[in-house]
Amino acid sequence: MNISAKYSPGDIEDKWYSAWMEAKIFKSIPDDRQPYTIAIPPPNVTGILHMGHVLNNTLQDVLIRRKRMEGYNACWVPGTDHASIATEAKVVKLLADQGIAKTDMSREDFLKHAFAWKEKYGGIILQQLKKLGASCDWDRTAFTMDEEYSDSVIKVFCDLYEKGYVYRGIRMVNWDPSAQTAVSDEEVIYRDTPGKLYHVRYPIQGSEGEFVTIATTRPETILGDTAIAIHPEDTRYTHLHGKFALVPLINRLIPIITDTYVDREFGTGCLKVTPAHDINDYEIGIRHNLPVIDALNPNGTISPAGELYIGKDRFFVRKQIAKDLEERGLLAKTEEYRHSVGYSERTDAAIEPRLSMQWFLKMKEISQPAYKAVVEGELNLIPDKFVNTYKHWMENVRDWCLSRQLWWGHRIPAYYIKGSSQFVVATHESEALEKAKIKTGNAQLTLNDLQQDPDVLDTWASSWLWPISIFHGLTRPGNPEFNYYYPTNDLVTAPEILFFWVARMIIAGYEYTGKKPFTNVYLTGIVRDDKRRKMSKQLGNSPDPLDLIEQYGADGVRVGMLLSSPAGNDLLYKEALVEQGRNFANKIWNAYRLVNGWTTSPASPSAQDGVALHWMNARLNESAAEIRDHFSKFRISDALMSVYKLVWDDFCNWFLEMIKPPQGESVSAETLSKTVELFEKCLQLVHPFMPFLSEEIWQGLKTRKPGAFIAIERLFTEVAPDTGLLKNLELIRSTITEVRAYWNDQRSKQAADSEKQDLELYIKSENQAVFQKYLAILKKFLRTDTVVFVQEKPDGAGTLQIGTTEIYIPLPKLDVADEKTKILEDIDYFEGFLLKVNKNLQNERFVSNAPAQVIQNERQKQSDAEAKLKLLRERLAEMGS
RNA sequence: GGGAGUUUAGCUCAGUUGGUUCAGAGCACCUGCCUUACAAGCAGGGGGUCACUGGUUCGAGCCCAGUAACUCCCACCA
Repeated sequence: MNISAKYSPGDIEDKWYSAWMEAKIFKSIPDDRQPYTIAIPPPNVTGILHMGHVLNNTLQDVLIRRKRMEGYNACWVPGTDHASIATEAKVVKLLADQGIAKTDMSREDFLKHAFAWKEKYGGIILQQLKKLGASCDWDRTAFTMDEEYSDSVIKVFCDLYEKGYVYRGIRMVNWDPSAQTAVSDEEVIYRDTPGKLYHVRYPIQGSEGEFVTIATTRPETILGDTAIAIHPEDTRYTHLHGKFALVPLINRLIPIITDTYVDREFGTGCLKVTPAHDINDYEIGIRHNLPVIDALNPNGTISPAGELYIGKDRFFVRKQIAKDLEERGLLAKTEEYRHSVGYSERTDAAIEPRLSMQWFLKMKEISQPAYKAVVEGELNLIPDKFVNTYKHWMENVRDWCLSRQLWWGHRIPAYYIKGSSQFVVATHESEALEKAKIKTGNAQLTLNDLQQDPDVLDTWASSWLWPISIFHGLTRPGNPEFNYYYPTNDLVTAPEILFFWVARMIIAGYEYTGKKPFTNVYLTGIVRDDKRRKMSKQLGNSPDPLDLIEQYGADGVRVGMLLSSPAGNDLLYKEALVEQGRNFANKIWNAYRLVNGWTTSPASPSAQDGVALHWMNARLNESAAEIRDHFSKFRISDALMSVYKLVWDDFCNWFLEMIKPPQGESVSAETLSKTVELFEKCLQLVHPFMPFLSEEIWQGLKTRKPGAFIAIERLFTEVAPDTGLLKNLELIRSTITEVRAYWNDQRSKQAADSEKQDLELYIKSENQAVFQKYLAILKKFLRTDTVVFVQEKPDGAGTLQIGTTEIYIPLPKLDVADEKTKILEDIDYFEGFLLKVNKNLQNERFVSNAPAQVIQNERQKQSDAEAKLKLLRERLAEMGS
């Protein structure tokens, strides 16, 4: 068979992915095996694959494939999130491009467009994940706005309301004037922003010509001022206690109050209080019973309550009011000032603290079990440094603003009774009507008397049910699938959404199932470029994963992403990593070419083959145990590196070289079949990382039964390796390496015209038996026929000392001085070493305190060093002076 | 402002309860090789006062204290 010298992944990947799908090997149905379940962090339905997804989903696929091969009933549930703000923004923009304004549409029409959009463009990302090799059970693909999923979201909202956790109230929220919705604290990004600090003079009532000066960055909020605050112990202003001031321009009379919140050091030490537009002012307002004047409209323009500049934008007014103040002599001065300003994560508009009626979830009580679970280790965060972060957040958890002023999402199931301030919360209209009748005592009420809340729920108020609702745990509690798959096992996600999503899933898990939603949370790092910048569209520093897959193969990309990404650490992406992954694929491919190309003979394996096969088998088992250990600790990069070294170094560079027949000769059929078995086992270890390549080679190594795939092969069970054999071969390998180094070094020192000499070895060693046993390997790797055991050094030979073994190598021109220098250096080193060891052993306290094993080791070191020194000194003496 | 974390080779990181010759790996780099599986390769090599200062200990990369630099999370002082 003619196999290409370069592995070309393109066709192979599509071929096997289709074959897997056709054979339905990713499909999971409950059976008597133990389940292993992962719920995908649902990407935004609007999303397209980026490097973060590649990292995240590769990790999940590695875990799920490994467990599948370990014999678990592996189930990876895919799906998408409706992502209310992001999607609505996209649809609004699309419509705007067509000249249609959202404000001109009915809710129903808008949603029609949105669903049409979702059908057309949504879920592209799921198709892209298939390119990566993701072995999801696609039949289970879920969406957070599926009918049944929506039912569970509404049901939970109603239930939380019944339990008294959900309440409606006027609160200061983060208002996005661009999207015209409240956003959660987590969706606000604070950035250091240059601004100005305006010092504004407020006339004091009843004292002509007297002013109190305050400093503010937001002069437009003057229109909403309802007090001036000073620190009660600030002696500079004692005379103002109990007086009143006038708001500049509009001359509203406001009290001068005292409050310890005021920082005497900042600005003038006087603070204007605008309860409607600043969270701290709002709190002061509550303490002092101040009125609230909301001077801004939802879109960020001045409201009628502001009296002046009505309908003008907040940023325009900021400049204008400064001018007008200055004209009236009320602006004492202006300074440049940098301060932190909140921006909307979605629209990047400056966030406006705004009082509005919103729905909230009380968090303190409901989050207790989730707090305990992580702190007590029932649920693990990996790496565990995130436990502290999590604890800190949970201890300071604030109520969750659940409502969003959007249309795309789950509409809040609250129904207001027209003409009254009453409302009911119910899962359906009909239920709402019944409740309303009871509540009002009016049996004549009809649906027309009810008005549903126009707002929708925060996206996270649906995705927090993800691990439960993908198995219909709320709509069909106790159903067999839910019972079988839930709790899920591992969650792989980014630390950025630890609070947004992970913490809330844990809370919902305990509240609604009494169980944790998953056992382990593996927190990945962020994919950055090699300058540590976050990958972003704006910077243009993010490659398109599909291009990379095209160029390097999905397996290459997967390996590249995992080569250097320990849990919780950022991954610094460089194309070289993916290249390395591709090279590894090519390496394995060529091992396949080699083995596949061998002709066989009926002869039984040579002794050398026997040794090689035994040794490789031992190495394989040793390495498999390491890999298992790495997996158990979620050290996925380390597991990959172990596989990498096992295959590349041990299997290719040592084992295959050991059994490779001389050119033109055949290999024993039995050796070949055992080699294929070893290769298959290596491929089993490779498969989770490189599913396509491993499948292709595995299928090519032998004729397989229809429906047989390495993807569903049972991973071999490792046995205890023959450690004696491993140790002996280690001696042989290091001897080969050292002789090669010595020979290369000496050869380069020989005069150019000196005649070429073949390598000959004369060995004097206590380990002669070991060398004897593996003589054939030694000869083969060193390409020499002459290996002789001696007691005396032959003339004209250089000496290579490895431990107490001396290897004499005849050289045409021996550099005695050089060898002597080397000996002297070694003597120096070992003398120093021995001195240290002896000092330890002579130390009373060391001998009495150190554990027996350590002392034993120290004595061993002592005698080893003494033996080596003795030998070195003898050699020095022989050389004369 | 509050909290957490990091600092080991040019880069990215391992280094498990302090104890072998413990200072490691991969990549990068240097040297020599187109040896018919693979130059996307083979063979070999050079790189580090384990951030700094002190302490505990028979013994410290590892434990403690302090210092410095960096990172992240939370809060959001007008």
